[in-house]
Amino acid sequence: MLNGYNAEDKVLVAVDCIIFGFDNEDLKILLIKRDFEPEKGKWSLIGGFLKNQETLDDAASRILHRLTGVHNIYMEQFYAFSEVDRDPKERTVSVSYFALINIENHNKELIENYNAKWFSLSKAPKLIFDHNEMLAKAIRRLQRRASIKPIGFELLPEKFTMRQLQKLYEAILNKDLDKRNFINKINSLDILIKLKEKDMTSSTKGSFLYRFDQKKYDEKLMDNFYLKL
Amino acid sequence: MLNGYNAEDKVLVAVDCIIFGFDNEDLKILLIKRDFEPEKGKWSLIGGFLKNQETLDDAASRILHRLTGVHNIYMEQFYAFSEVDRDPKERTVSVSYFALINIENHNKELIENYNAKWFSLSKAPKLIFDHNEMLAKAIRRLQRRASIKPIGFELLPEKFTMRQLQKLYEAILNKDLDKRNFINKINSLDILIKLKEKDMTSSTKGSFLYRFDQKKYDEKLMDNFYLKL
DNA sequence: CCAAAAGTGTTATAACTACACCCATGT
DNA sequence: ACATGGGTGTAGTTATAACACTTTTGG
Repeated sequence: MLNGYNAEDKVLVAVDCIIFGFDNEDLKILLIKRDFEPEKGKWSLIGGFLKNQETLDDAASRILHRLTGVHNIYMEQFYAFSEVDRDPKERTVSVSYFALINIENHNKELIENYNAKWFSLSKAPKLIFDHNEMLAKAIRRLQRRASIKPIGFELLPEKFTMRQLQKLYEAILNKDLDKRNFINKINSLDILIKLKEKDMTSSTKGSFLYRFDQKKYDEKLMDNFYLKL
Repeated sequence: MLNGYNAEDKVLVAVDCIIFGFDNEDLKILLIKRDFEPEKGKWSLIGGFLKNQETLDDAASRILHRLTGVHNIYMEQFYAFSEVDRDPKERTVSVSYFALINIENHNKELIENYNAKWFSLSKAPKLIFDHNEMLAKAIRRLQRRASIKPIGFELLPEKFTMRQLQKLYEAILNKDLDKRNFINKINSLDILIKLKEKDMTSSTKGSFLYRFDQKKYDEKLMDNFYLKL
C-alpha cells in the first residue's frame, strides 16, 4: 500500500441493523438489551463496528448472522448517521441497514443468549443514541420499498396465504386494504404460484397457499414501478 | 469524553459529491481533474475527508462551498461505498451526496481554479476509483426523486419557462415528454406561480415565466407521491 | 345450523396517453 | 409572408377505489 493520507482524521464506523419480522399480525423489530457501557441495560438496535478488511455489507451480514444464525438475509443499506456526539463514548459514524427476516426462521436460542427480543413497532421502547431516528427512517424506507417493488415476501414463510400477505402489507403500510382490490392487484403482477394445498389452521374452509415465483419476478424486472410523469 | 472503543478499527471517511447542473439542454455534472496522487490528472468527483468535529452534511456543504462559492445548495446523502480496496492508497469509506445547482449561479473562477469542468452525462469521462458507479447510482436516485417529488427547480434559475422545466425533466428522465400532458400535470400540482413577464430570448412570441411557490409546496406536503397499493 | 374466515365481480371515478392546430412576433 | 417556438383541449384507455354477498366446514 502507498503511504496514506496522513493528515486526515479517522473515525470509527459502526453498522446498525434494523431487523424487521412479521408474526402474521404485527410488524416487529428485533432489539437487544445492551450489555456494555455506555447505556448498558438500555434497548438498542443490533450493531457492530466495521473492520478494516470487510465491506459494510460484509459487516452487516456478519452482525445479522451472529445474532440470528441465518445467512443470506435480505438487507439493504439506507443511511449514514453522523452527528458528532451521537455516541458519547467516541466519535462514531453509523451506517444503517434494514433487514427482513422470517420470524419463525431463526435461531431462538441465539437470540435469547443475546438478550434480544421482538417488539411490535407500536410498542418499541425508547432506544439508545439516535436509534429511534434510525428506526423511523427505516420504516419509511420499508414502506417506500414495499410500494415500489414486491419486497416483503422475505418476511413470510415460503408458503403463505393471500390473507397473510395482505396483513403484512397492512402492517407495513399501516393502513387497511380492501381484500378484493388487494388480491386483484397482486394477481395482476403475476409473480405468485398458487399451490393446490390449503392452509387449514386459520379457518374451517381453509385458504390456498401461494409461493413467490422468483423466476417470473426476475423476468419482469419490476424496477420501474414509480409514478411516471 | 469516556475512554473509547479501543479494540476497534478506525477508517478514513470521505464524502464525494455528484453535482448536477442544467444548461437548458443537457443534464451536466461537475468534475475535477485530480491534482494529487493517486490517479493524479484523472477526472474525479469532488470530494474530501470527514473531520472529527463535523457531520457528513457539514462536510458535504463545506466541499460544495469550497468548489462553487455557493451556500445552501440542495443536497442529499445517498449511499456509502466501502469496497476494501476502492482507494488504493488507504482504506476509505466514501459517503456520497448528490447536489443540484443552478449552472449559472456559481463562481466560475473558483471552478476554473480547481480544474473543474461541466460534462454532459452522455459525455462523462471514465472516473477514478468507483466514481462511475457512484455517478450511475446518483442518476438513478435523481430520477426517482424527480418522479416522487418536484425536485429539480433547484437546477433552474429563479424564473423559468415551462419549456425549460420540461427540458429539464426530459434530461433527468432521459426521454421525451408530451408538451400538453406535461403542462397539465405540472399545473395540476399547483405549485408554480405564473408571472406576467415573458422570456423573449427563445422565440419571437416570448414565453411566460414561472416561479416555484415554496409555500404552496410546503402546505401540500408532497411526500406521498408513490404508487399506492 | 351457525360461526368464522375465504373467495369472488362490477361500477364509478380518476389518471394517463395520444394527438393537431392556431398564435404572436421578428426578420 | 414566413419561420420559429408558444400555447391550448379532447377523447379513448387504463388504473384505482368503493362496495356485499355466497361458500365451506368444524364444532
